[in-house]
Amino acid sequence: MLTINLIREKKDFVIERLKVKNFDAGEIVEKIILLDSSRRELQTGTDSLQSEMNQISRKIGAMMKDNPVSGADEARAKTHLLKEEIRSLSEKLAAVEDALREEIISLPNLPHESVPAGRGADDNLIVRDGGVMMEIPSDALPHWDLIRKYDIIDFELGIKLTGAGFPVYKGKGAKLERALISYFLDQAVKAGYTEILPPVVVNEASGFGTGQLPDKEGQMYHIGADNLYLIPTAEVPVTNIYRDVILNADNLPVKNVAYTPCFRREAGSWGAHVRGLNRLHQFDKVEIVQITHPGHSYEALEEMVTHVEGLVSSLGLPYRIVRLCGGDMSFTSALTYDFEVWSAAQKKWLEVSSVSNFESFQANRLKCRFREKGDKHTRLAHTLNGSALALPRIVAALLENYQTGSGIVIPDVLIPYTGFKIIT
RNA sequence: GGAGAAAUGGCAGAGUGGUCGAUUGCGGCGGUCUUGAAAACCGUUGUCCGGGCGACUGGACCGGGGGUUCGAAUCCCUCUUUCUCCGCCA
Repeated sequence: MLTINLIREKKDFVIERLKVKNFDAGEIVEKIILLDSSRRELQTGTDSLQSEMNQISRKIGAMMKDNPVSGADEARAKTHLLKEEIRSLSEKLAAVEDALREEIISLPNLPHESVPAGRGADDNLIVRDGGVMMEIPSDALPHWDLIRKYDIIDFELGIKLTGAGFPVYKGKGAKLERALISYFLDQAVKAGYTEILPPVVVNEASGFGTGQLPDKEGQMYHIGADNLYLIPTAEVPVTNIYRDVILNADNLPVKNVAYTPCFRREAGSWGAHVRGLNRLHQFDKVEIVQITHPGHSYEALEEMVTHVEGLVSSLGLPYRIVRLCGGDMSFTSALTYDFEVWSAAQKKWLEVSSVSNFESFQANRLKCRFREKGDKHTRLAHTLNGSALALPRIVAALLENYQTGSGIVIPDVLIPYTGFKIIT
């Protein structure tokens, strides 16, 4: 969430920037300004009443000590009215605080100045591309046919066990999946990330910290009996490690990487365009997360983009990097780069990574702060994350792009992990 | 799952109704001493929200929430977590 200071001091700027996300903040911001000043007024009021009350209590205490049968009763009588006033005023204060908070959390993050305006995917900006479009046979198959032909992923079995969107990986398919996970993790560790293996079920506070709750409640699977959520991404547990944490500036940046399965309900988003591995309810993903000094978060973002680019390019997949326009960005992000790989048989670009800087938006919800050495005050850190990478669409692209008459060829970098060079 | 005990500042650990935001030790930071370091000694050391240009000042926080009381770290209720014993178990 945005900080109240920013809204208070630069409200026109806030409103202006949010237009890039096609969000009309005018009314909400005005409401926030009013609630905020009323909040402060109420606080000053309750504080001074409370102060008065504390003084009387202390006086009674002193009287009791000096002379237990003194006129303490008289002083005590005075407190009743005061107590009522405090009660009613602090009830008002609490109500205003709740209302204020509700308004503030409804505001999305401000987009970075480099974010292009726009409504949707068509307005995204292609930053650069790489890799070579490879020649594939004229009778090339889409991946959903390939997985059946080589019997490496079984959707029907998944439907039997769970339901649509929960595929079963088998044989060389399972091994390829595991190879990709290991490869991605190893590359991240080489780049200085610490490997984390977090819980895949989180509580409400964690869901709120990274911004999934309350707005995107429907995206996550909810375990009602225990009020817990299956994670839609490792971002949630890994970033929440730093909830309510004050870091030492010397320890920044924090760089973590985690593999987890990810669970998404994807309610209402099914259709012909999401066949096969294109969209699933459960999928594997390796995620990189950084917590940085506010002055260095955009350097970190570039570093993460470079890391992801290295992965995609080492797999020999044609790719392009896209800077999302305001309308296509997430609620929490200030700047997002998407990575797309070319799916040769489907003849379309598939999103395989999304790398974002959230600046202090998540950190403010998380209360993730840091302190400069010798500095008395804490400041909000910046948080970033990116997929490195999401597996299913990578697998889809690998299968389609590397299909040959004799089988599916495994890219060189993966062979040490798969132990085989071709899927036949 | 059953029975019992506990939850205090970065850590350890006092505090059972009245200047307790909290004794003390360790750790951290600053200083004295030293060529440097260690030791010793001295000082300092939580977070959040207000008010004030500022010196400074008011309020809240002792696992979370609620209650009793003029006054709660201390008493009561409730939730959560941890530990011990029993049961179950990959």
